[in-house]
Amino acid sequence: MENWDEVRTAYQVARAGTVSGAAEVLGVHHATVIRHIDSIEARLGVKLFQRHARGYTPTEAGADLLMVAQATDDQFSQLVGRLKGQGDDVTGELVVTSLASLAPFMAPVLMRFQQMHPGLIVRYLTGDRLFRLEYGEAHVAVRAGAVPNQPDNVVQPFVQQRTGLYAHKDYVKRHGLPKGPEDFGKHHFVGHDNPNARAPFLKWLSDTVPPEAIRFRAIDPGTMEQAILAGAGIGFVPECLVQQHPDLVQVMDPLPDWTARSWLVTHVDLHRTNKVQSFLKYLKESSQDWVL
Amino acid sequence: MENWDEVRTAYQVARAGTVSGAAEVLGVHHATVIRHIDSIEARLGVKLFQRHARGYTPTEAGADLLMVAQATDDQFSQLVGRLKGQGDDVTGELVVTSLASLAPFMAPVLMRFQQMHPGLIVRYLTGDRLFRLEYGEAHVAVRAGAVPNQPDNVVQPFVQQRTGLYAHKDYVKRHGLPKGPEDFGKHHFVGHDNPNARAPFLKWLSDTVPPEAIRFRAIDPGTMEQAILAGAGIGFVPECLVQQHPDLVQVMDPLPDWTARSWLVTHVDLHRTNKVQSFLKYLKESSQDWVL
DNA sequence: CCGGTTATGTGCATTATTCCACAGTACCTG
DNA sequence: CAGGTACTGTGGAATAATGCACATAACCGG
Repeated sequence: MENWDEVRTAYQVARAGTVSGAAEVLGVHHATVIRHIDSIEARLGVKLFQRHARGYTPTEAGADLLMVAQATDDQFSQLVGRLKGQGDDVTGELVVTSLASLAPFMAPVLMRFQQMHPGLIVRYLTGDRLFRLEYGEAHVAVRAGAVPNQPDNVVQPFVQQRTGLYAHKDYVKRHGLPKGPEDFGKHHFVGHDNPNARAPFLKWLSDTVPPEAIRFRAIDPGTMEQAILAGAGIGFVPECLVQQHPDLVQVMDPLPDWTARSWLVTHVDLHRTNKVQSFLKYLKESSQDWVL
Repeated sequence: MENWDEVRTAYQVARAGTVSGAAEVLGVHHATVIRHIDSIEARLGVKLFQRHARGYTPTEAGADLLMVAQATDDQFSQLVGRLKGQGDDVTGELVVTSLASLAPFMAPVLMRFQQMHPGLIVRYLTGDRLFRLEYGEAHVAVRAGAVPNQPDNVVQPFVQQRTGLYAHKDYVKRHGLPKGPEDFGKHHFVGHDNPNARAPFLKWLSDTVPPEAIRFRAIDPGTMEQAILAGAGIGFVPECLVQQHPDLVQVMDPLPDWTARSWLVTHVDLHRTNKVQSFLKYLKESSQDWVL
């Protein structure tokens, strides 16, 4: 059964009993209706209607089609109702992705947002892999670094995570603090294993500090933090974590460039939906209280 | 939801995941598919797919539509199966109409035909009203009189019911038999109340016999027969009934014109269906044995 | 019996739809 | 990194669908 429109036409004819009545309901010319009926009957090889001067009377085949098409019409109507309302209510899945380092902040927000919307299922994806909005893998993404400029992505600025250069007091006790860049070669640094890392402060590190001074290298930010706390050397620690570790000593005043900016990114197709808008609004409100 | 074809297109896109794949399945150009999707999304005001270079990924709305359209596609497929097979098997209703006088012959045939086809429901309509084939009121009609020449009706000759002019022997005892037409005025006749009755022998009666001689008039053929058997006068009795009533005496040799011809009539749309053809075949076979 | 109304059905002009060809982009593979 | 592949997207030509006008037939009411 190809050409569902002809089924719909036949359905209306069976309902109305006349070609003219069906044409009026369908908003087309009655000649069109006649041709649709002729076409579908020819294709099926079955007479759906008996034609007479007072209208079209459904045969048994036509009555059968009427039943099926009636059900179809109902289901389509319900579907339209759901689809139209779908943009308005916050339900189904909400898929959010971010860097793993933001999980301590994001998770409580997501939990409360889920509690505010009982019908909602929250999927919070973190990982090395970049979850792609254009493939429908996520509704909202938190991206760090330069301004994302993918086509079809709606970008707005999110939190800024200040980062400073710190060392554990045990390290300072042993090595002292560098007076200036000229002392960097005589110190131990904790850095990223990948010299091409994208974070601005890591670029600063590889540009400013001699490679041989970076004695401890790791991939995971959490690991680097542990190394610094263990006194392995001087390294970058987010300001928010510094407050939890009073044993950390600031090595030098932070450069503005070190501040990691992050961005809220949504796909243009989903950005205007109420579900995404509600979450973005709540997320931005909540992030006001974050201490970064 | 108008335009069911676009639903079908969207359904195939959701299934295939690509516009090109859907276009191939649908047998249309991929540009057509793109425009259908754009059209239905614009109409609904909801994005059904997220577009990317590798294809179209359904949104939640698109996934919802996929479910509904999947069900619709299944139902339509089943419908087509039923409709195509419908012309071939003998099932559903078989509506037959005839003069009430043929009921003693038709009823046994219909009963046996119903027994031969367990799925069949027989509706045998008799009555004064003319059941109209073109309105779908009956599949097969037995019509008497002149050849029906309605358009869209398929006509074939059926049984001929010979009729003779008889009187009860008690009447003959009292009044004797007319020697010829000149005696008709002195006799009592049983005729139809309507002088314009269509049956040829009734026309002969009103043309040949003076009106005042038709002393007993009725509308129902069965009533007329009862009157003749009661000795009310001379009248027409079908030959088949004469054999059951030995007390009837033939008044004059039957004229060829008196033979009532009957016709099997079907609507052209239904005539070629197996159900109607099977019944016509069985009816014509059975009628060979009828004694009329 | 006879207009008036309501239907279906058909040729022709118009409109909308579809197809075609080509451009552009992302992704994969050697 | 370059070539190949598979996909989307778009402007203009070809085609199919639609609308229109008119003919025709049946029925209804007076």
